[in-house]
Amino acid sequence: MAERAAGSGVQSVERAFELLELITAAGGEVMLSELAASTDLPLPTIHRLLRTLMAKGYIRQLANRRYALGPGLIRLGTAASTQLGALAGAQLRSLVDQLGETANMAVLDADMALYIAQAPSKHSMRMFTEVGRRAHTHATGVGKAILAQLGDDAVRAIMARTGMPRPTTMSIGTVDDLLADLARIRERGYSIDDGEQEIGVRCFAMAVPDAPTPTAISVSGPVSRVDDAFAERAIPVLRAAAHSISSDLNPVA
Amino acid sequence: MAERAAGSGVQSVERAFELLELITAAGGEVMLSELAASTDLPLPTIHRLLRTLMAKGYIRQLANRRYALGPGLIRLGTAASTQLGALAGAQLRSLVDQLGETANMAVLDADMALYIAQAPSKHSMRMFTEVGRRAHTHATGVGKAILAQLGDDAVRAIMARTGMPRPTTMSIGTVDDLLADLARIRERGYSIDDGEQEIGVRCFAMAVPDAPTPTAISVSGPVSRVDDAFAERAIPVLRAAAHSISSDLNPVA
DNA sequence: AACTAACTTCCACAATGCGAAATAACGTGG
DNA sequence: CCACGTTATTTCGCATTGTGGAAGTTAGTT
Repeated sequence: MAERAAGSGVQSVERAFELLELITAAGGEVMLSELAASTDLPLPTIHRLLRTLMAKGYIRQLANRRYALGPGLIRLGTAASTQLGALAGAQLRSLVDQLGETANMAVLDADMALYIAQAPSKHSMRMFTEVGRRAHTHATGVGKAILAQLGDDAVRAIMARTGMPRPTTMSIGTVDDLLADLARIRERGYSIDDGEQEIGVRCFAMAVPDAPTPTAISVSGPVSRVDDAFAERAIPVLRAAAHSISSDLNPVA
Repeated sequence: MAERAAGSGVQSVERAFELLELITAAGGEVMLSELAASTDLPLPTIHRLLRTLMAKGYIRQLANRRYALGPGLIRLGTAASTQLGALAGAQLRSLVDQLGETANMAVLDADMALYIAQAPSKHSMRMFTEVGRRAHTHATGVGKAILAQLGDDAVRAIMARTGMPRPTTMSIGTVDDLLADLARIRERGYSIDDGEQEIGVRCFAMAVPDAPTPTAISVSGPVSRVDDAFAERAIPVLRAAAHSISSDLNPVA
């Protein structure tokens, strides 16, 4: 095999995670020989790695001999999600302090926007999105900010897989309309959800630059408060928060 | 080192996951030397494994040189959660078909009950718990069924970490009351949430035997429908579903 | 029952991962 | 600002671990 550079990784660990990613990409369930075809690794090598993952519950073998992701990954995943949420918590609370409306952070996960952190506003009537909830990307501010970081082909593929349900009459319903909106978002530097997820609620969202996974933050509230004047105040503050989170995610200068 | 048995795992992969679990257990953030103390592995070995995990985003290094879980684990975790949810889906739908009330499945995750699957009933008024939502274990049927699988010391430790908020006046508020209820649950073989999470809602839940992580399923609805007669019908059906899911999770005879 | 496909185990071999030693970087107190 | 202790990172010789071809086993299909 190619000589491995000093300072590079541990091959077996890389291979193990490659298998986990392949199983995830395949919908969570595969045959060993499918993994062999995807990786060019020999069957005994794959088997040994899977056996290691099975022993600790990261992989399960189904009755039909196929391999599936195991529950051991759930706690790692939610711990990671909590960690990232905690990292952003201070920035989101600062957004709420400055703008007075609820702030959220979401990541792209399995083609959906996964909310991983929230700082609620003090208003009695406020947006409440549960951490852990997943929403369609095309119908949310954070979702569109996330999609705007991807290429059109990737966006088309995601829409093909998830469909484009319309929570409200304001929701975008076609891929072409979505791509046009994403172009505007890229030009403007932020996304707007104008009653697309919920009538009467407006949301401004922005991508977190250089996040290890597509990530966005947002502020949202009723249109009576989240108006154009609010937008003028919010955009610079949102941008600063996004960059601050980006710096926290990427501490190397 | 001890000679490794034939058919055992890949040491490097085991070590890598051990480190991930230790970081998770430590709250998601550690120093390299803390990992060394916990594992007795030499620093260069730990460093090489962490470097491998960092390269693919499963680990991040913070500005303070500590190591944290990375976003790469989130998609593995949610994919695993979805997989398990899909596995139970058929059984939960069968429960709904037979009993007419909403069925849920949850796993213990970071001291909370994480809902990973649901089959809603056809009633207009029905329980709706979002998949991905986490609830306190002491105040839900699935949570108490999960806790009943643990020892009293483990339960005390969890309650110490999470606290015991009382969503309703019916909620259990002390560890002693909880332990007493858990003893009854173990004896009876199922748990009951009688308005503890939400007034007017009753829930029957049962542990899934031999699940790789503490897991429980439940049926729930308004007390007007979920009465004692319902319980008599529900308990055997719930038990059968729990065992069926257990068999699906553990295909080896 | 026979055949085929897929999975699992064995084992000789050498490449990878190991870990002691050395070096580098960071934080703190004077 | 500097010295020092602590923590992290890199190097490299070595041998243990992981590799993968061959063979054996199991499950599904005809």
